[in-house]
Amino acid sequence: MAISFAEENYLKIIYRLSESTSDDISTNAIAELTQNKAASVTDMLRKMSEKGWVNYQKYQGVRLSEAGEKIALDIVRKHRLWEVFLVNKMGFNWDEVHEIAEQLEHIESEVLIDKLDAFLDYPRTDPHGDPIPNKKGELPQLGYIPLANMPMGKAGKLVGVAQDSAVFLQLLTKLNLKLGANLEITEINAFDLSVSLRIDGNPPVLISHEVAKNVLIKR
Amino acid sequence: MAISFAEENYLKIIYRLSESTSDDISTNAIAELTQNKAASVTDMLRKMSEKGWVNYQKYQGVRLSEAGEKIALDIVRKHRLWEVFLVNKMGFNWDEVHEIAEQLEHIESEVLIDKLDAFLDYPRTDPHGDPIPNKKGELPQLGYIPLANMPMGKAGKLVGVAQDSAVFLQLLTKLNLKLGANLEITEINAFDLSVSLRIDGNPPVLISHEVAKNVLIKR
DNA sequence: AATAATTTTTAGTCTAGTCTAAAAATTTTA
DNA sequence: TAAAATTTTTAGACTAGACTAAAAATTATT
Ligand SMILES: [Mn+2]
Ligand SMILES: [Mn+2]
Ligand SMILES: [Mn+2]
Ligand SMILES: [Mn+2]
Repeated sequence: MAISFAEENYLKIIYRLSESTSDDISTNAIAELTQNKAASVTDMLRKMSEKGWVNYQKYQGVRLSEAGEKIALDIVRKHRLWEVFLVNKMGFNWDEVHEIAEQLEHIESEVLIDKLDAFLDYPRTDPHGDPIPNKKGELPQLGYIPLANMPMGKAGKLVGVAQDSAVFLQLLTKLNLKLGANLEITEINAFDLSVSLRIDGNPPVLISHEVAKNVLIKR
Repeated sequence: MAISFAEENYLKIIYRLSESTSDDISTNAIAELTQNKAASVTDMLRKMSEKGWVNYQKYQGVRLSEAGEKIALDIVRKHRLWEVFLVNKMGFNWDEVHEIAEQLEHIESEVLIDKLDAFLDYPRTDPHGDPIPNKKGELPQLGYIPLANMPMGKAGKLVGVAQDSAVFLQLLTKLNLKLGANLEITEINAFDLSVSLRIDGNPPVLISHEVAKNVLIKR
C-alpha cells in the first residue's frame, strides 16, 4: 500500500516540529499544524506506529522512526526543490510559493526529482534559506543555521541572511540586527513561534518566526 | 467545496470518451477507463449530476454539461502543458511522461499554469501532437487525420498520435516514426489493411492498421 | 413477442480520515 | 499532595469513494 497524502503531511509536520526540539512531539502540537483535532491525530499516530514510521507511546508523545524520518526528508526535499523551481524558473516571489509546493511535494517520481535537481543546478538551499536534503536524506552542512532552529537559551553570531528583499533587510536594520551581532534566545513562544532575542547583551526584543527563519547564525 | 481528484478524473475520462463519439457515454465505458466497477461509476454520476457537471439520466448514459466540459478542458490543458515541460525541459522521452502528468494535472494554481505556459513558449500541442486548450478552453484547430485514412500514394507529415500508452510510443520510436517525419503510403494490403510506408524517403516498412489508426498526419 | 443476454442500478458493506463529546491520564497550581 | 486545569485518548458518528451481490431495465436473439 502506497503512502497517502495525509500520512505524508503528518510525517512532514512531525519532522518540522522535531527540528526545533529534542523532546517527543505532543499530540496538540501536531493537531495545530495539521489543522486537525487532537483526537484525529491520536488516531493517525496509532496507525503510523503500526506501519513503523513513528515511535509512539500513549500520552508520551511521538518521535519519527528511522524509516519515518527518511520519508519526511524526502518530502522536505521535494517541497524545497519545487520552491526553488517556482522562484528561479517560474518567476514567483519567495512569499508566493509555499502553498503550491505543499501540493507539488506529493508528486511521486524519483526520476522527476533527480532531473529537477539537475535542472535547478543542485541548489543547497530553498528560496527561504532552508537546506535541501540530498537523495539519501542528508542535509548539507551549511555551517550556519536559521536563528529559528537555534534552541532556547543558546547564543550565536549573525553570519548571514537567507534572502535579500528590501523590506526584510530594512526591518533587520531597524531591529539593530547586523552582521556580527551576538544573538541569544531568551524565549520561544509556542503560540506563534516568535522569539525573544538579546542582541549584543541588550534587553531582549521580540521578533517573529518569519524573521527568525531568515536570519542565519553560527553557534 | 473544492473538486476532488476522483471527480476530476471522472470528468476528464468522460471528456476523452466524448471526443470520439456524439453518443451519450455509457457507465461501462467510464468504468473501464477509471478502473472502477460500474456500480461505483453510477454512484459518482449521480453525485456529479447533482453538482451540475454532467447531464445524466438513469440507464441513458451521460454527457458533460457546459460547466463540466470547462473543468475537463482545464485538466486536459494542465496535463498537456506538464507533458511539454517534462519532455522539453526535463529531458524525458515522450513515452515516459503520461503517468507523471496524471499526477501533475491536479495541481491547483491558475497563475502557475499561466507562468508554465509562458515558460514553455505557449505550445499548441503536447509531445504526442495533442492540442493544448487555451485558458478559455478553446482548442487550436490542427487539421490532423489518422494515417489510416490517408489514400494510397499520398504523402503527409507525422504531426501527432492518437494515444500515449508507453508500449505504443516505444513501438513508434523503434519504427523511427517520430513527430515531423515525412510519410508516404506505397501500399495498402486489402487482407489486413496493413500499410507499406516510406518514412523520410527510406525503403518502405510495414505497419499494422492498428498503428496507422493511431498515427496522425497532416497532408 | 417471448426469452436470453447484457448493462445498469440499488442495497448494503468497507476503509480512510475526519469530527464531537466524554472519559482518562498527566501536569500545574494552590 | 490534593484539587484544578490541561492534555490526550476513547467511543461513536459521519462522508467520500470504493466494493460485491442481487434486482431491475435495456438490448439482442430466437
Ligand atoms: Mn515551504
Ligand atoms: Mn521553504
Ligand atoms: Mn498523457
Ligand atoms: Mn499527451
